[in-house]
Amino acid sequence: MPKVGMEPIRRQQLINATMAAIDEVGLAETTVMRIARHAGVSAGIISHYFGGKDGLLEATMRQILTDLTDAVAIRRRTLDDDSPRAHIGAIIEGNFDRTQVTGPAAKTWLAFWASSMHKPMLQRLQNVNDRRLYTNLCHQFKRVMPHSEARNAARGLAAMIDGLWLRGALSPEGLNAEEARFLAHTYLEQLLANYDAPASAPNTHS
Amino acid sequence: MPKVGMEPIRRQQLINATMAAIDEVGLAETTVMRIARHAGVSAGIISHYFGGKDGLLEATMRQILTDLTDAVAIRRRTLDDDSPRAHIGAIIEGNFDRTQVTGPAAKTWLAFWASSMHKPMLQRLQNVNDRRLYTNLCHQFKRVMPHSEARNAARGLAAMIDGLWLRGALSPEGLNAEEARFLAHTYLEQLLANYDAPASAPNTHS
Amino acid sequence: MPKVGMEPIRRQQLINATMAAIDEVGLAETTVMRIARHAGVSAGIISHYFGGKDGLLEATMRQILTDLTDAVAIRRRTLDDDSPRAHIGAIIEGNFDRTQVTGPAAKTWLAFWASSMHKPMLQRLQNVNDRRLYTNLCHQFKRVMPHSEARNAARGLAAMIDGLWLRGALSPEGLNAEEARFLAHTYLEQLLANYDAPASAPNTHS
Amino acid sequence: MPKVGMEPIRRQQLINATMAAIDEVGLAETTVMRIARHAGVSAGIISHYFGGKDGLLEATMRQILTDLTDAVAIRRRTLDDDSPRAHIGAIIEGNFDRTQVTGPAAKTWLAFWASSMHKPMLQRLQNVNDRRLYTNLCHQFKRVMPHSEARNAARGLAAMIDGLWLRGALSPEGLNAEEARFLAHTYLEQLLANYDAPASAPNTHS
DNA sequence: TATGAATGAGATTTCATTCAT
DNA sequence: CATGAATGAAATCTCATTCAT
Repeated sequence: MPKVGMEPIRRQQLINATMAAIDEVGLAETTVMRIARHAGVSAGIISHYFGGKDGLLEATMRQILTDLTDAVAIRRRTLDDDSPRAHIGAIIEGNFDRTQVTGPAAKTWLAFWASSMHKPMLQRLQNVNDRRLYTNLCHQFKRVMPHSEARNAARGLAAMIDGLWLRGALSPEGLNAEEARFLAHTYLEQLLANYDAPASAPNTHS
Repeated sequence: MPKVGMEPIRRQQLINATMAAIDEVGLAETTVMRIARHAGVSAGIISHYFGGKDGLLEATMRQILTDLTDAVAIRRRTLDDDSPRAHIGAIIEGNFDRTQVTGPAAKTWLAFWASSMHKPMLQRLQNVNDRRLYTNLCHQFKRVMPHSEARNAARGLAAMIDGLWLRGALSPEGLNAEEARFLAHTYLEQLLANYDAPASAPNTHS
Repeated sequence: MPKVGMEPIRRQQLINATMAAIDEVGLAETTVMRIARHAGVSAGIISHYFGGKDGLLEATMRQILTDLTDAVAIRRRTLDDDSPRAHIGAIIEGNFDRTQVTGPAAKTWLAFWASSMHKPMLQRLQNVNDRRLYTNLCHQFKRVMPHSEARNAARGLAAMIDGLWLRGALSPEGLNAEEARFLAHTYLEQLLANYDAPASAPNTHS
Repeated sequence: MPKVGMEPIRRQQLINATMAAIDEVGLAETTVMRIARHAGVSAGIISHYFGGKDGLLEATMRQILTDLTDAVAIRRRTLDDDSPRAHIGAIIEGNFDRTQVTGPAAKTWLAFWASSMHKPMLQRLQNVNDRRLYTNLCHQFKRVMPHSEARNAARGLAAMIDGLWLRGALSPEGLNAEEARFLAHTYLEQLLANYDAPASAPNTHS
């Protein structure tokens, strides 16, 4: 039972407990005591490490966004080829990564989405992320089609990804990641169809 | 000041006040007192007419869903032709109807989406609606394509509609309905392209 | 048990309860629950009527200061003669008025004195009052002696009054008002001795 | 960094830090952590050296009273003459000594005054001190006037000293020691005037 | 029908203290 | 000797709901 250097351990523990609590009962019913119980610590320590409940929620959202960014980045760094199709495919794969799709992360994310409409700090995090998805997609589409069409393609694919994700989070059975990826990739092929020789078949990850 | 027959008036007044409050500060900060203030009545009356806060929230969500159903139904009843394209187009139009797209309704809806994950009553309402969108789309797609492909088309278009809607609700500038409709109709044309002579141009309803 | 128009009644009730609580256990140990118990109401109502604990404390201090001002004013309004001695005598009497000298008011006042050093709102109230005492005394002394001496006389008498009051509040037996008045009046006579025919005897007002 | 013999150093360090903290934010907001931060040590150590917060507060008050006693004693030991006027003058001087008049000590003292009303331990310290001031003054006055008048003189001068001190501590500009001493000495001359050849002029010290 | 007075449960936060290292 | 991790009690405030008028 080490008594020093606990800070990073406790912070991670509490962030995980926050996701677990939101997954369990929803953001509205997530109290510091419930989070603390999940983490096996006392409630007071949350203020100690995060300055208060809001600090912990913000840290949790930040973690989720970081995980997403990493999931995308890692796939894009290990691509076989540098084609737009490959990059966009990696973005799709990253967005349906296991980390994101797991119950706790998914519900936490949707909860934050709703909450961010009225909390400036969360809204900022949210917007940075939204914008990055759009910008990345747009950049790749512009390599193969006129700019105005690339913008629409990016908007459409971003909407498709978020829509699949949202419907999955809401459906009682949870998100079917396999199916979601298939639909997203199919849509991507349709978007690229007019400008580029299609890949042999929709590539669902590999 | 008649003392009888106030019920329907008060109920509507309070439902509108609820949306206004959620639009203003979000579901989490929406207290019965704030709703009452918006409606210009006292807080106690909410329990009188709706049995409590939850009853009012449920009634409010029901209202939003009813509005959506009506917006779609009205368009489908007045179609020029009975083609799948026309029906699906009407569904798209209905989903981006002004009632849905207006600030209060949009934010209220997203708030309920998140909330419904952990409130069985809201979840039921939510699911009925989701399923109807999917079923309706599926039915129309099946008229022009194999069943398995129709299912995917329906899933894809439903995701697209919800995704556009979600991203619009979250973006600081609000939903650009014109653009959203254009993207949805464009996607619809792509889905139908292989099975059917395309319409002359994406129809944004105007 | 009337259910309307309770506000002024409850406010007074709670202010009195606050003084009682401070008298009983001191400001530091005065919790809203203790105050509420003294008033025979629930704790939540304090926030309802005063916006919170601080609001109630401020209102209580305001009440004490108002009582003091009134006690002085009433005596000055009913003076037999308009001499400086009479006016200053009335100020002394007012400051050792029963309202001020009673246990609860006295301890509450001292508590606020200490507290006011670090609470701007209380400090403002405190200063207004201090300054009024000094200004009033100074004005009267100036009628019979050179201005520079009048200022010193006013400072001295103000200090004497507060000092007697303070030592009385702190002494285990409480303030002996009779003795305090006698000492203050005696000091007043000494201050006036060089400028004015002394009154026949120190007037303790009986 | 010697590990032994730290006790007296740490104790003094913490007592000074306590006064600094009280001066800064008032007794009510003085937490052990703030004191520890002022002293540059960890909070836990306070319990180690003083048994807890109360022990530290008591030690701090004791220190202040000791400082006052010493300030008076030192002056009385170095008097030119043994007259009552000289002794009482020394008492006045001691009471407006720099140690007492400095911001931290002054505010700390007033805070303890208020606090002592409800803390028996502080009250005892407080009373011992009050009584000593009165007894010393009384003893000297009795050398030149009838006992009953000496008692009143002692009460009056004690009140004057405390009153000047109190008003100084509360005034936004702090205590003007020069002026306070002048007023106290002037009052002393008035008290002695009838029994004793006055000193050539009010003596404000040195 | 409608109000506003009032309650009591619950949530967050602060804080002194203890304890293992 | 000293730290900082951790707890648990207590305090304030908010809020949905009830009830007498």
